[in-house]
Amino acid sequence: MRYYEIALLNTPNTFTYRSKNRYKKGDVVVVPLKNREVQGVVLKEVEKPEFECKDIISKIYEFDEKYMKIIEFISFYYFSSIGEAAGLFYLPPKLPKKEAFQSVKTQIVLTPKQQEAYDFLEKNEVSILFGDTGSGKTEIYIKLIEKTINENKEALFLLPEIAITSQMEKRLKKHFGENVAIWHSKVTKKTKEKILNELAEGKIKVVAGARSALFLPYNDLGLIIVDEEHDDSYKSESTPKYNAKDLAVLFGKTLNAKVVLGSATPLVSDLYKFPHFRLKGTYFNTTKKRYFTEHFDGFILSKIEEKLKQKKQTIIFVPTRAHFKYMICKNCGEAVKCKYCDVAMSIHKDKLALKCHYCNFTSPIPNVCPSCGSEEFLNERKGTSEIVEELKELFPDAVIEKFDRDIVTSKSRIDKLLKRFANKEIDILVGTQMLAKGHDYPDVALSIVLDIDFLLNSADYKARERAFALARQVEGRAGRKEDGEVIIQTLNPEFFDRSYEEFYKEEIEFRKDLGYPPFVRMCKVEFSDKKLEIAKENMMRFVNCIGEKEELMGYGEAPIFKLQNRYRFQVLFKGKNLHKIIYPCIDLKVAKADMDPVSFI
DNA sequence: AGCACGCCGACT
DNA sequence: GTCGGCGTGCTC
Repeated sequence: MRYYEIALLNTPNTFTYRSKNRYKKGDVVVVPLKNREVQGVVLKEVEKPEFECKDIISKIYEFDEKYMKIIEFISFYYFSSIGEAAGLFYLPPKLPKKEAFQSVKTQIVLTPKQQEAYDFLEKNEVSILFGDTGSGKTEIYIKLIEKTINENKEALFLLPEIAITSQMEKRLKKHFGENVAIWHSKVTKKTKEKILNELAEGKIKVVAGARSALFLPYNDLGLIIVDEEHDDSYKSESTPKYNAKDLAVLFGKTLNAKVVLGSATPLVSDLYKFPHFRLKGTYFNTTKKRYFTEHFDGFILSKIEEKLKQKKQTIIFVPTRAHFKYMICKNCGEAVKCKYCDVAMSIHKDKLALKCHYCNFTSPIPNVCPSCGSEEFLNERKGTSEIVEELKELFPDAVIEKFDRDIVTSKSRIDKLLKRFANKEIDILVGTQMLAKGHDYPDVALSIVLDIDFLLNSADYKARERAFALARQVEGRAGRKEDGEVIIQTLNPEFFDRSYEEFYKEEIEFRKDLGYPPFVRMCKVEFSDKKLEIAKENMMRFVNCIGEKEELMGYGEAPIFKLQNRYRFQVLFKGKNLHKIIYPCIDLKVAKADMDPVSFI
């Protein structure tokens, strides 16, 4: 009888099972666990243990050496178990019966500049397509996909979840027909099974999908495109907290696939690390005028009025959803906070409620301050709903709609709203970050960015690049096909009124001086418990083990101290070899590590 | 996933 | 006291 250490998929622990058969590392087997059957990856053969072992039921798949290398990297780099890393991958169905190879031919003819970009991306293993909104990146992607298919390889087109909209699907299907599959979290189980089958059969050659599409069982992946590569939603916020954009580079290297990162505003760190091709201006050679203003004032309103008169459309970006971010007592200055989270609750007038944007706890709007009993409140910072209401009063004849997480709850609702906008049934669209993302937004005459200083001033080393990129992305929505105008509400016009290259030059110096990525890595280690003392003790044990190291930036209460009824403490690191420092001290039962964090709350 | 265990509030 | 709700931890 042989004994094997097996990492159960999606669990932190390994278990020992026995069998008469010989298995090797990477074999995926079915094993009994309590009264059900689960899957696990064989790690190695071990000595007969003290305890009783159950028998391995069957072998269903094997990860080859390349994939095991990737799984081990994910496990090591993101401080997760092999089972959690392997659990990310989708397994193929059993009967792979390959269809005959068919070549494709698209009708696309690249412009000389696009061809130059194509040639550049062709000759580099990993590179960035740094192209302005509307500069014609998609045609280049399609040509790269065409070439990949004709080499009888598969192409993966990654997009942020929110950007997976019908338009990109339509464009890809127009060129590659039934060879295209769309993959994201909202695709039904049945459709997912169908895609897995067709992928195994060799019928599907192009997958356009969200970050999880990276883990599909490709036969021979030849190309990975990461569009909107700057987008934070490539980072998973559940264990393992991987970044699909960074992993795409690893997959490319390990599986011998070309990697293209595309964006109008590439991350400073990526622009530093990888070669890029600059695709400037818009395809239609339009011009864009940029204005700055300190307040949401008459200038903005007169511009909106002007566009309404010309029957042209406006989009307004607001960093806050709901009505106002906070309800603050005029007397004692306390914000009304969520009872489960240390977070001020947001006002939702339509539901006559306060809502916590972190745990969704809802409570009625109080008449008196819960802290001091005073009856007078101040409302802090305007949100999407408040702006919509104010504009409706000012422009009663205009059609004004809201576009944020409260409205956009499903893909069909996004599609419907954007279709109406495209048909010019909506004059003004007011929205949050979502407005800046994706491809499906039609051309508008005026883009307005409100209150961006709120983003710029948030306490996080990425705040500057996020604010700059967001302003540029919202700007990009105007003037793609016709000349457009942009208004940015800020007290820092000089920060925004420059090219991305100028911003990059300053930012990279800033990061170098202060020692931030890409010159170092960062890691956040979190300790949380419903009992404050336990969370704190766990953190202190860890901090004491680390000792005095220059990589240890600080530790203490998390910026949101209480979340979903749990107290949170965190330890922050930056440095060149964080794994070497953290691994000897971390107890993964009580600590959650977040490598290359995008959120510091 | 499902089941046992234990902590804490409501009450025969 | 005890009953039971539910959050937490364990399953080789």
